[in-house]
Amino acid sequence: MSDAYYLQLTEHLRELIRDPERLTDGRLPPERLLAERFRTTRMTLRQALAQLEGEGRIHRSNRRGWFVSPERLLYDPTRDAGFNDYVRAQERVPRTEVLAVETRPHPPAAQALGLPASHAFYHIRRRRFVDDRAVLAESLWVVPERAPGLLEHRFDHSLWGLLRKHWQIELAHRSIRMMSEALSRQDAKDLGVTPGTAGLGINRAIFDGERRPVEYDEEHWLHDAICVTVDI
Amino acid sequence: MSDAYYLQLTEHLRELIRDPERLTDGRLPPERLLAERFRTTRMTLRQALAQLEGEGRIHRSNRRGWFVSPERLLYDPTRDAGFNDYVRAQERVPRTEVLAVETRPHPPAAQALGLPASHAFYHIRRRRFVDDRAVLAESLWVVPERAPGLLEHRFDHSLWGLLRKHWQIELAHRSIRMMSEALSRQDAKDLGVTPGTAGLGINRAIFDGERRPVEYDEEHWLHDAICVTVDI
DNA sequence: TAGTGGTCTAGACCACTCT
DNA sequence: GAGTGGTCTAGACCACTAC
Repeated sequence: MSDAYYLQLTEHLRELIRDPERLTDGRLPPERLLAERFRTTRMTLRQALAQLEGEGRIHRSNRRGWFVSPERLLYDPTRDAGFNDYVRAQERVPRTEVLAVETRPHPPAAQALGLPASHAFYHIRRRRFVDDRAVLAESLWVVPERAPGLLEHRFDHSLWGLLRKHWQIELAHRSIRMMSEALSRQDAKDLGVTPGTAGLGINRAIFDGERRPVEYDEEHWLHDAICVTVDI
Repeated sequence: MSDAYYLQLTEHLRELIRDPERLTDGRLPPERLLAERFRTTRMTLRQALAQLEGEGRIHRSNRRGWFVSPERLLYDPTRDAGFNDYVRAQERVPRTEVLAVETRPHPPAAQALGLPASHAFYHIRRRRFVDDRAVLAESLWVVPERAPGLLEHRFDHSLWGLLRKHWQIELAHRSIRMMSEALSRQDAKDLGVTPGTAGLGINRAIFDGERRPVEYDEEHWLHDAICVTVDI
């Protein structure tokens, strides 16, 4: 193996992060220290870190340091289990923060739902945590005609639960899209990561039993935080 | 905006790649030339390129250069439409190369299908192209008992079509997983990209109407090549 | 204020592709 | 052989976090 040195470094680092005991709170030593230990420069060391980051083994929190990534959360976007439920079912601790609630038009949502671009929506933006790590920034746009008065509720639990309970809406048809992406400035900021961090975007357009548009949502996940599952 | 310079560069580059006329064959000018034009160093310029690569706007082919990425292919892994069919339906040109055909055990496939780790499979490895760009490296492991003699066929078309036609197998139950990843050395080599390039991994375990295991496959896509869709 | 990652410079040589 | 990206050096200063 006449490998690039940074690829050899990834092997050393892989060993380092294998034993959680050798790290405090899953935190890696500072870049400068690692670079010195492996007799290289920070730039080269950072290539190795970036490689492991791409593999989903480590991640960084803004300017705080590098951390070992926990196991991926399993997530099935075709089911309407609430976030809190499926996170707890995997013995992890969920938490939700509501960042904004407002009423206004949003052309992408309108297009996905087959409504005129000027149509107004209830817009809810949330940040969601697993074991105290912010892993998901999401925005939901609900058709106000389907759920009048929605904004008077609280949104730290399942939105679909609310719709079912108070407006007897059954979510019949779903059109889902998923793609890799780079997190936007705003999403990165909300999740406390560097802008441009790799993400996985999931969006859904949802209709009721009579094919009427109900809701459109966009989820932006840290790329190493989930494994999407679908069973047919 | 007191942005980092490399983020300003991405804006200039975005403009550059907006008009296909300004580029020959969708190819960007060499890094050294761009660095000079924007009065910066190659390292900084490469940060900007990496950012756009993460967004899926450009990609690189080994040591040949940077290219504007074409539109993403829409792909629904829950359907059993063949690759050739859905690529053509999107007015693109599909092509398949068979890289290897053999019989041997593969513990991950065995585990996914609920078989003993030593169970042997027909293994087929292929590389698939869209418009002459290699975008997918895939491996399939078929349970030999379900399709005896399979390896005497050709594999440049739909495997599922073969199974249906010659062995009357209906693919009833599918368990699908998707996650972002870094392409392995082998996958990167087969796709002609730098090892560690961002990818999207999709794997499926497939069972027949009587819940008997039929096939397991792993797909490794270039991350910017697809948008996964699911309709329920 | 100290410590961390984030950005940036100005080069160098290597490995591979294309012709 | 020329041209391209891939890797690497040895520094520097900036911006944000945590204390």
